[in-house]
Amino acid sequence: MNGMDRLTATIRPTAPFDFELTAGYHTYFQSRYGTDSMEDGVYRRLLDLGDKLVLASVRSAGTTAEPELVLDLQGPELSTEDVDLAKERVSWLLGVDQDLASFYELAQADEAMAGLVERFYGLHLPHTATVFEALVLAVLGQQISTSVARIIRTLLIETFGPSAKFDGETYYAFPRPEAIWASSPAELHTMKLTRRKSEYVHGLAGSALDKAMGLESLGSLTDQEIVAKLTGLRGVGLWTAQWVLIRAVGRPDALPLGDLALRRVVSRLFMDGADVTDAQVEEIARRWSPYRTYATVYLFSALRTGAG
DNA sequence: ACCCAGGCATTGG
DNA sequence: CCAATGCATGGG
Repeated sequence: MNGMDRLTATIRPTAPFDFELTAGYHTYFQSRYGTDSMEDGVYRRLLDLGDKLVLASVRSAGTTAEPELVLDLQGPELSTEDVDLAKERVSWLLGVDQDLASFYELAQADEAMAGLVERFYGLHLPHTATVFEALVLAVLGQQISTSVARIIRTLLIETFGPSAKFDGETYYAFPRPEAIWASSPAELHTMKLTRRKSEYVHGLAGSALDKAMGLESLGSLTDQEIVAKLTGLRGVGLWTAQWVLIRAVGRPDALPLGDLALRRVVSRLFMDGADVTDAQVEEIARRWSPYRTYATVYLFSALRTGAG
């Protein structure tokens, strides 16, 4: 325990903010989702600050209307810069700065969406730590059931992810591209990925390491430019690119067309259970623009809690 | 034993 | 240019 620090900081989200819902959505309303956990009202994630690994434990000290989060940090020799960086990272992970007011106003025009807003009031959109993370998670999830994806994801994280031990428990951060690039498609294939996905994931690690690609600095680009750049990568189609816009870039008006689960929930809530095409989903989603991201988050939330 | 799952690139018409 | 096909693997 040499030089191990333990510090506390406060985060004030933009109201309304429901901590349980937002962290729960992040972990698919399970106690663990890859690198993230939500147990007994505490959200935990190991932060990879580059030169050190810091365990962030977050709990609510406020209400949905007057939200306040207590961030507990554990790590080696934490400077004030480390604390500021950790606060910034956790704020991004939980999407605390989002203002939902305009989306909520828009949702009132739509009975089903208004119902979801009421039910999931204060749910913010959580983000991944990096674009690379969102890309890899999306590719892993392509075409297979969430339960299979979950097993593969855990395997990948526990094989390649940096880890640290706190209070006798081992925590993992998401694998750095370096670690996956140093592996090989052949090795990845032994980890239950298809041969093709093994190549995709390995290639994505290479792209993430390519500074000229600028994968982690998409902020100045338009949605269209980002989609064009991402779909240029092998293994990344429109669905994955939209997924990244939502999960990693935090763009408010993305729509993951092609998503089977999205089709299912739209069918159930808007088409009386009749089969819907992507074109119909796009047509229905028009009413939620420019907040289609939030609309899909609330739809998926219904699905993940069994309400869809 | 079957069939499907929060897609994608590749191939063949 | 559009339709069909293979992919790994756990659950239903």
